[in-house]
Amino acid sequence: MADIADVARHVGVSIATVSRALNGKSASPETRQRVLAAAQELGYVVSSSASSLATGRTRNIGFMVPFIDRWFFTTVLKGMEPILLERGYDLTLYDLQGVEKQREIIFDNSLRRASVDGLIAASIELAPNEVRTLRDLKKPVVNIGGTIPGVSTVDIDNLRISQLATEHLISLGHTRIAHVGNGGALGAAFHLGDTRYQGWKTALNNAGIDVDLNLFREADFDIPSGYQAAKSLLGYDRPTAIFAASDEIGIGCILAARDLGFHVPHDLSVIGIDDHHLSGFFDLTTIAQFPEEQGRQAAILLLSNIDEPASEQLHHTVTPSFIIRSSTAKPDMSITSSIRQ
Amino acid sequence: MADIADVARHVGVSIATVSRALNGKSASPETRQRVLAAAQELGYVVSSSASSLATGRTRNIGFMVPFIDRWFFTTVLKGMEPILLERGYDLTLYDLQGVEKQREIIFDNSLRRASVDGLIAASIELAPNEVRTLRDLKKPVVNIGGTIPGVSTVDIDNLRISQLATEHLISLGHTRIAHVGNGGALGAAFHLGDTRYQGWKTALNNAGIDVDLNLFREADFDIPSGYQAAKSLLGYDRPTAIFAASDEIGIGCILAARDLGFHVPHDLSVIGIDDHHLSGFFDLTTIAQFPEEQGRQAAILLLSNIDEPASEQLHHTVTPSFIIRSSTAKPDMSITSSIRQ
DNA sequence: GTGAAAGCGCTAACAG
DNA sequence: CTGTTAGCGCTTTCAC
Repeated sequence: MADIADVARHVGVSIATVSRALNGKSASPETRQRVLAAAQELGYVVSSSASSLATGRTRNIGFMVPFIDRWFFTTVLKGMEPILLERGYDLTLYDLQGVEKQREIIFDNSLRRASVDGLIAASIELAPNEVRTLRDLKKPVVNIGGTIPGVSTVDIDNLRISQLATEHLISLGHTRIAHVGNGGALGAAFHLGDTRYQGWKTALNNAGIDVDLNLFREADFDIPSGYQAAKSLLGYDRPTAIFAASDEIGIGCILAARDLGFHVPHDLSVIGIDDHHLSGFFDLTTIAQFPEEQGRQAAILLLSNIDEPASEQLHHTVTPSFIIRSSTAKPDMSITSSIRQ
Repeated sequence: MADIADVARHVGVSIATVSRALNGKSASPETRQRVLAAAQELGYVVSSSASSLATGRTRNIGFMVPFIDRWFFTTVLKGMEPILLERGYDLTLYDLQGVEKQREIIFDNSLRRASVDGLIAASIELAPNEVRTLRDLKKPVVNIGGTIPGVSTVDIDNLRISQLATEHLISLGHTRIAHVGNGGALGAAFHLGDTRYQGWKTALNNAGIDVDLNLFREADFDIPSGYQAAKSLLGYDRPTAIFAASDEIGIGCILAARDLGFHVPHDLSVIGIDDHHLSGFFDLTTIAQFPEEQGRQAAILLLSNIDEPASEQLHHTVTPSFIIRSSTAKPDMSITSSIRQ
């Protein structure tokens, strides 16, 4: 591999000049041209370790997730990528896969050995000592999906969107509105499941509808779990609508309804949260939370924090939006009344 | 941050001794103890860039995929992780997202600037000049999913498993066997779609069944696409069985059959390839291709190639296995005969 | 605008 | 087993 000295020799200048020319520092236009040409010709590319050692910057950021094999996280990732790429940053992935022990290893090694310039953590509740470690190392962090003291954040207003989802059902005339969710590792992070559950209760209360806890079923944030929960929900005295804590749960509910011979939305309305890539296919009404945009914002925030260490933490809230499809409709009065009597 | 000199000072030895003790080179047991203790106490962790600059090793490997947001690739990734983690390697992700231009950027920059010690590419047909670049850089490469001249490979025998899948249907007594697949970017990589299509034809030929091209429908490797294809397939003179090129396509077929009022497997058998995480939920018979195992093998192969540059290319074939669920059964003779007449 | 020189923090001979 | 001494390839003062 050609190194910087080769380029310098080729052009007939010092290596310092080559370095400056390549990094856009002071250099005459003519010198810069010749350096660039020589670099191109010799196939020179800066050595990342040498450059990192000299500057303290790696041009590499870390992305930490509880599971990479979930729609939300890969979608966040997709949002981050273009902006990292454009700025010349690589991405190293810290996938915990639910193994908490790995977190410790990652903090004690990868992060500390200065292999990244900053960290984006999604759905991970960093411990105070972890936050401290990062601050001591002067590594900016941005967190996606929940609030951590002393850490910049990108998130959505989960309480609000859960209320909105429930209110949508109420406004259609539903009163027997079930909720499925609040389970699993994803539901536990930052009390996401709890918050959406609270949103459901609050919306019902605000509308003067009694909260019937028989209309709540716990489910992990995936299709099979939503399916099981809905199966158990749709027996006698069934609800006319379900607010699912996620689209995957919602899809599970739709499939369960079909299997039981119910027609969506005629016999049952279902609304989810996410705008998962399969939601259009299943015609699921939902509240989109734009994980790609969340990733984009997180990356922008992180990079600006790297360029100029922020004095204070920033908070960016992504605005969700309603996507009305055909899984929600007015309740079928004949059924409702037959149940009521 | 404490550096190696701090540790040396603390213990009262030279920095060379500290380096050796920490890297498991010659050092008296006692010295090693004291060094370890001091490092622990001072919170010392080696600087990756300094270490890389001195050794030429980054302890970082690259993983290149066409799309990270697909089951196959995240599952391969999951298989790689434990073995990388255990060996102290980080993973930097090169997600092409279908943008071919990014490949060039990645090769010209990330790879060349020596930020990884090796590369695992999945479903990516590396060009000859890319292979050459990598060889010149002495960066081992292992490829998953297809053969590239001069590159170690982990794959499965796609022709064989497609035949097996089709033969399963034949052995149940089906003769009107459709195939859905051979489309999209995933199908194009290494002619994957073509190969599975050929397997279908070959199996039919071997069984003396005429290949009816009206029973083939093109579909991308996803659920909606499989659904559309099956919808168009299941009209008049429909097949009694479908060999889907992937489980996602197969799931789409099952959903289409349901929507059309057909019962699986009574009216229609469906078999896929993958053992996708939703296949159990949909009771889809399939041939598992164990992407996790493919990832594991690829990581093992790559790391051993890094430790001792291999003289020759290696090839590891993962053995798939049948997973019989309830989406396949003997054809319903009454229907078959009514069609025949 | 450019060159000389001093590191960045670590590893790897080479002696002893 | 341990210390001394060169670098690894680049960036960045500091003079000129």
